[in-house]
Amino acid sequence: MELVPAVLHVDMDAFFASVELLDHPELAGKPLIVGGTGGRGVVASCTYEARRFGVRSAMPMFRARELCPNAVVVDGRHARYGEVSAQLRELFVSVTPVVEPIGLDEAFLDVTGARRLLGSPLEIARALRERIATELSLRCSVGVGRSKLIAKLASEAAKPRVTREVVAAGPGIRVVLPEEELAFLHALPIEALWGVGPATARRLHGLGVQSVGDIARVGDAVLVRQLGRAHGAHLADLARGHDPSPVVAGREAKSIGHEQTFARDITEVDKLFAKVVAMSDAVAEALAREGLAGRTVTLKIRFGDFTTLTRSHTLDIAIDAGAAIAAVAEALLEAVDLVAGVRLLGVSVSALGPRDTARQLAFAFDDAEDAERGATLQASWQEVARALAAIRTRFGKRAVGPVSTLEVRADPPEWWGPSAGD
DNA sequence: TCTGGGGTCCTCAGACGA
DNA sequence: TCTGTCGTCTGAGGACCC
Repeated sequence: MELVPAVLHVDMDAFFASVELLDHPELAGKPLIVGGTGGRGVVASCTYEARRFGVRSAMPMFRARELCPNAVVVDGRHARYGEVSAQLRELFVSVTPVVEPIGLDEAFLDVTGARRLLGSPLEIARALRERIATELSLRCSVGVGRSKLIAKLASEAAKPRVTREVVAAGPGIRVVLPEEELAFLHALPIEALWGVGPATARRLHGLGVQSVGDIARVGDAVLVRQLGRAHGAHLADLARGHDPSPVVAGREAKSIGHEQTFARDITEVDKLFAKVVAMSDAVAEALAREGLAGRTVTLKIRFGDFTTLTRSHTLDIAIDAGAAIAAVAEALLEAVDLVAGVRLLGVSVSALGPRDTARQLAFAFDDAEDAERGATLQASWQEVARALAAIRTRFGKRAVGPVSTLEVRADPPEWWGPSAGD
């Protein structure tokens, strides 16, 4: 008999806010909002009591306060959520080794091979939910299906429902059997599909497409024409319930970066260069933690009017030292007209590989006094100098200024990431 | 008081070498 | 030697996700 795959999607309910309630039980029952409390912060997560007032993830904080003036608002504590997330993952791995985390608060589990030992997917989901409640005092919703697509949509259907009047507990677990898949899928709005955001939804609505069933009916050719080859074909597949993507344990990062929105737009060029240096250091630290180095440095700039541009440069060799990253990022910044005022600045490194490939350059910057490494140092600086020359050739001849204004350290981000689906 | 931070993936255009 | 074609790489931007 063919073994039908069994995928669980576990999605924590209001994860960040629930962790705050764990640590501050006196806030239970009150509307609680977690997010950036600065002038330009947004909501990362909120309790269902706050949702009754219309507060949602990713909403500007000032708007959330308008909607729910009595809410308790706290800054996010990413490190703490990371700790709890690690406990969650330990629990997941005790069920199956095939766990694919999505952010801190959700994960796919392939339990196809665990059924003989642990029972049906529904029984596994029940046991898992019970353990999360008793061992971590947290609630979650679990979707069960034969693909990641179906499991993800099923967990959404299992979540609590919030209206102005009442918070209705959801079923907690929703199983979608293979024979129910198409009816379940086709009744959903197009926005429920992974890959349909505001821009795609606008286009599809323009074609009169409202539901996933409409997508299935409209035909591949129309979708490809409207959305491009890859995206159109992918959506057509999803609408037919076809999602072959496997649950992948241990995905590797493709890029590592830092970005920061400033409390006010910055027009002083010196300050921006200092920020770039500080962010490059922060990226270097993150690379070091992961044992990685990268060849491509990307600078991201968002101006006061919210227009955003990126500039990148790819080196011949991988780098991981803060000074090397900063040198490239500064050269990219040199080439941008900054008079409009900068709202956000970001530095990231991609084309990643093991850190060993970058040791020479790291020595060059970190250990310059070591005479034995002199030749290496020379070659490494020559490499960076070549990169800077290439950037100047493309973007302009203004020299990269000395890094003499380093009084600005990388401010820690106010918080990371909304728990958007919670 | 408009709109965070950390990512992934895709498309498209231009450069470049075979 | 010149020209056209094709594949690949790079850079930029857009859309999307949590």
